[in-house]
Amino acid sequence: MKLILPARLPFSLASVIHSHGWIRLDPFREEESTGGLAYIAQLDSGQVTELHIQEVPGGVSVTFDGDLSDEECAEIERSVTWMLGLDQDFSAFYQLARHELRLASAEQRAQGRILRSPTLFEDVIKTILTTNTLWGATIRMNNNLVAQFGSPLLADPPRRAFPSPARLAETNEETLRTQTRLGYRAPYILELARELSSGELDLEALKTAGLPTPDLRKRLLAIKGIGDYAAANLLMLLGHYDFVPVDSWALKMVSQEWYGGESVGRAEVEAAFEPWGAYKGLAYWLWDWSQEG
DNA sequence: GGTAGACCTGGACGC
DNA sequence: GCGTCCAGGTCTACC
Repeated sequence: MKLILPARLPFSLASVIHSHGWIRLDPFREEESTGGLAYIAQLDSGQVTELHIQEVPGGVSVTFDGDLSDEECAEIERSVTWMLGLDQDFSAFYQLARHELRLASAEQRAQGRILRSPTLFEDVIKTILTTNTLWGATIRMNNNLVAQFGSPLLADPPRRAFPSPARLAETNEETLRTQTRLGYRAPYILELARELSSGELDLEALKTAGLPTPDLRKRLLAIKGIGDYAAANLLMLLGHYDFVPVDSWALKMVSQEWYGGESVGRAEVEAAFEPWGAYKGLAYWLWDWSQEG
């Protein structure tokens, strides 16, 4: 089956795919032969299907196997629209970026959209897996989670969807620590899965709650394992760019760019992007560090 | 509000 | 092959 979904222009699927490292985490996959993106989705009905997404004039096409119901197709449409931010509008940011050499090509490249998972649950877990570790370990932990707890794709069972909260809630901390190799993150992820599974917490509601950034940030910081960096990262995924996700790389780049290599802290990074106001996180994200200032 | 130390893994390095 | 050190954010206890 095939769906055609429109995107607000300018749009570039390649820009979304390469917006950050999510494309390298299961169940995402880059389809290099087509320049497209594949994602193994588990629908609300339980059906597992692989979505193949390619850019077409004015938007994207989404193809998938199986004879799915209208309801399932509508769910795929909602998910892909969210994942790629098809309806996001960056015109105000582009207007500001035109006056900054380091961001001048953002509009031409249609940058701004950041690849998201269909659920905030998946993005929160992936974000926790990026903290206090190296990228290689993030990939390993995430892929272990998918391989051990994800529902299999019928046509290719070794490949799996991202595990649901309910499936993760059934496991235990010891398994997550020793077999999935999550280390000290195991209790955080288990607690989150159990809170979602029991209905105690409705994470997905945060996508559409329309909360102001400080309130949204407070809700994210209440999740164990989410600190300043992770909250800023998730706020960006939710379309709020008021905070810079300050990690060791940000400290290094700001130190080199504005402080002659002298050691800097979080305050200096925030200060460097302060002029960008509500877009400071996005300005940091898209900043072209390779350009001469 | 700020700070120190613990948390855990895997890669790099020296022996 | 083994032991040690280090990088990477967040949490908790303490001041």
